[in-house]
Amino acid sequence: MAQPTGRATSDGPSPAGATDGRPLRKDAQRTRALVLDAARALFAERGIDVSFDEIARAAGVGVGTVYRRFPDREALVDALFADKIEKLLDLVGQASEVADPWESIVQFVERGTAQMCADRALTEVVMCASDVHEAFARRRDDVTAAVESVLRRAQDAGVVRPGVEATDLAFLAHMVSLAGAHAGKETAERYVALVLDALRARPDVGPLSGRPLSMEDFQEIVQSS
Amino acid sequence: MAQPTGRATSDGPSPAGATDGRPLRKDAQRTRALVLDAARALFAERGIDVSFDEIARAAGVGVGTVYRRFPDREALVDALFADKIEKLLDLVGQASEVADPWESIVQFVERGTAQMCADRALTEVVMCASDVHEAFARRRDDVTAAVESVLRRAQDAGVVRPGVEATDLAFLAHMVSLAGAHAGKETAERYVALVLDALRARPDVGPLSGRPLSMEDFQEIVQSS
Amino acid sequence: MAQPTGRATSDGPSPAGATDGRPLRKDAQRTRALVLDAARALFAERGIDVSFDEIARAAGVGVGTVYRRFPDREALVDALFADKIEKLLDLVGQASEVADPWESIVQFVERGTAQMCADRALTEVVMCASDVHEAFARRRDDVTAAVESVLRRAQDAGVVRPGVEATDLAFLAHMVSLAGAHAGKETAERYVALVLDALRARPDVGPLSGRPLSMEDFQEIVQSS
Amino acid sequence: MAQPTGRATSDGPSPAGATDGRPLRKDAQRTRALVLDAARALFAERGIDVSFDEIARAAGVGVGTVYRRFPDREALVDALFADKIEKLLDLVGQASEVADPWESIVQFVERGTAQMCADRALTEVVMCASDVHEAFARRRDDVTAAVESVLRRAQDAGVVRPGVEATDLAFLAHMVSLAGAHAGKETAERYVALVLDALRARPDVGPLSGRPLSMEDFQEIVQSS
DNA sequence: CATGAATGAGGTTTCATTCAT
DNA sequence: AATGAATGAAACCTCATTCAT
Repeated sequence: MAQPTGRATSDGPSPAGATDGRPLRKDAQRTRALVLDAARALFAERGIDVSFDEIARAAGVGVGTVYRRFPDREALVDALFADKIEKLLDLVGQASEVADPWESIVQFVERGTAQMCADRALTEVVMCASDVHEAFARRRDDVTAAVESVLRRAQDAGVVRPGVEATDLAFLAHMVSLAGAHAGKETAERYVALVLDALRARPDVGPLSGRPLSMEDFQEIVQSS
Repeated sequence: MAQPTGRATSDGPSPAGATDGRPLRKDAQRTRALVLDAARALFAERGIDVSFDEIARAAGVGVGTVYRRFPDREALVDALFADKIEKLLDLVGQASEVADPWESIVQFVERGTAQMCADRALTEVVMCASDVHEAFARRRDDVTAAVESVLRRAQDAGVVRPGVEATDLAFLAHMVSLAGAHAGKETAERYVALVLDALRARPDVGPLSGRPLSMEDFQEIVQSS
Repeated sequence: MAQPTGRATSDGPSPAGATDGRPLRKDAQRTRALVLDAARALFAERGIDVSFDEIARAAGVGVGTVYRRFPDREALVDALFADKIEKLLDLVGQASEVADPWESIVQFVERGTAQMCADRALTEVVMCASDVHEAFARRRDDVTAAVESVLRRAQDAGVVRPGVEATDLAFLAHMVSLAGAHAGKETAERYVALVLDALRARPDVGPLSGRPLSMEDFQEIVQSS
Repeated sequence: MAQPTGRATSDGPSPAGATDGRPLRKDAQRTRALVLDAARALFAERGIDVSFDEIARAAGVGVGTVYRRFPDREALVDALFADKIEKLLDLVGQASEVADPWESIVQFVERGTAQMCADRALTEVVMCASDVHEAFARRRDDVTAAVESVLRRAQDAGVVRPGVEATDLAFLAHMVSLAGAHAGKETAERYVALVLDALRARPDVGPLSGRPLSMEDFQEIVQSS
């Protein structure tokens, strides 16, 4: 990851979290970072239903300030998402640079789930951003595109079971993360192995049939956790 | 299932929902059914966090009435659960009577997920009843036992990938249900196929490794949806 | 006491608790007694704010039944009062039969407070009956009259501090009971002694001055506990 | 007393009711005063069991506001209590400065009861503050200490009946206040006279016997009104 | 801008009371 | 007569949200 953890916060795509063109004032940026960090910590610890008051308290600012930056919970989640999606992008980027097409899938699933397991809120947050900010939407589309390209490469190489789509990959990774977030790394690994086996092309199984998940359905599922 | 959906309510094990020996009065039974139906519908539609007020409104009764029958959310969920677990038991029972060991797994996964997909709350509810009522706990253990026996039989016959445990089956079924509940039957079928493939013994894959889910972890996962 | 404790209940003035002329049916009498006993016990144990539902449960009858007999809390308290006032009457009667006028005051205060200390609810209940039932009111007036006669006799004999009135006696007794109910018999005795000293005529103190309590004020005080 | 009743509110020890260092904002101070005044009035009129909703309504603010300032009833009572205990302290202080030991008792009883009679809630509140705030507890202990010293001085001078303890004084004053609160000043004076007579040492009466009230019992009694 | 005070709707729960069975 | 089911008002409390300071 390019972004060192420990910095106040990572301001991914739009460097200072501004909605319009101008970047935020320095102190405002700081405040924004404080709120994001507090929210991230609380979400990770207690799930997504933390009151704004509490976030404000944890961040050491007034509620009003939180509202000024994030008009509603969704906006806050979106902002957090900005973070996460950068990480994922990084990850997919790295995965796609792996020479071996199958290995590249393996890396994506392994690292993606590892990351999601580590932060319980991440599992709740990734892929859930509403499309309010085009910047975010674009980023998400980048991820999707990257996943799709990784997948296509693998399929062209004939190492992935035919019919597998990007949403399949995403959904299976999500489910593994769910298990891993509750039961720990070793269990995640159990299901990573299972999932990879299931995705791998085999001479004796035909293409995956049935209606694949739409991206929207997938987002719904993730949102409902 | 014997119980046609659409009837006012299904009175599974204790026909009139009475806690003590006596059955409820006729009118009380009707009210109870109204509440259960309303709760079922709302839970199915919006998850388990519906307010009692709203349930009462939907059922066309006063809040107090809901509280009279179901002192807390758990009691209500349990009551709904009574229904569901009977259905599941039925199902597992039928599955275990199938002669072919693999077919018996197939049936369990197919029918179990089909049922869960039909009702979004079912996915939230099955396996989550607190152990307050031993009756329920016993039933749940019955289901677990049945699943385990189906699984063991299949494993003895060598048709299931070695190392697979009951919680794996349960978790994968849950996962499929989640997808199916959001995206519909055909998507569920897609993942049923995938899951069955993943569970089936193959000459070229070794035993499933890594730490399996404990029953408790599984219940936690289901509870968090 | 004429009424042996342990009997279902004592039906003082109007032998069967009937509002109109006719006595209650046998079973109705039994029910009434059950309710009264339950109420008495619960009031004694937890104060006067017990729900009717709970009284009904303790009595082993339906709430409706309680309401049939006692339209509201006051009626119930009144009925209990019937009991108590009989006991008090007994007591004052016995006290007034004592030959020595001062001794007769002593007995009244000692026994009256002893009785009130024993039952925490009694302290809450005695003297609080609304005047709905003339029968009760009459009985209460009987007690008052008896107290007054005991007092007058003592005053005529010059053994009581001049100016002392019946409400003074009542109020001081109530006060002692309050202490005794919380701190036990021995503390009650401490204040009985103090009060008797304060009431006794002495050569060196003049008549009690200031406005005496009206009976109504006294009842208010007792009601507010 | 320095604090004229009738002012918006009296800010006893901590001038602006702030919990931490900083004083409350101006508008918040005003609101707090409104709530306190409303609470004081309602408590005085109807006892301590007034609903927060009603207090809010009377104060002309939202319920949430009341809760913001006073998280629970105790906090509210404590805040009122802060006021009262200061007044009492004042009073005891003044009483203890009186040269004549007996006169000093007289003053304490007379003024203490006078104050309590004026406000029905005061009778419920004084001495009942939980020990959550050491500040209050300390103040209460100050009062107790002062009473004890006044009493000891009187006893050393031989003007008080031997065996009388601080709790006796407190309890008797409380009872007088109860009477006075209901029946008015003149009746209070009647009982003040009686009580003082009872407490005064006399050649012809021995020491007060029996178990004295413990401070805890006394507090219980006061709490139960 | 930042603050945190104020608001009130909405959730939970209990109970007095009525009324169909 | 007895029952207990049903009701809804009312208390309690929390929070999302707005707005004066």
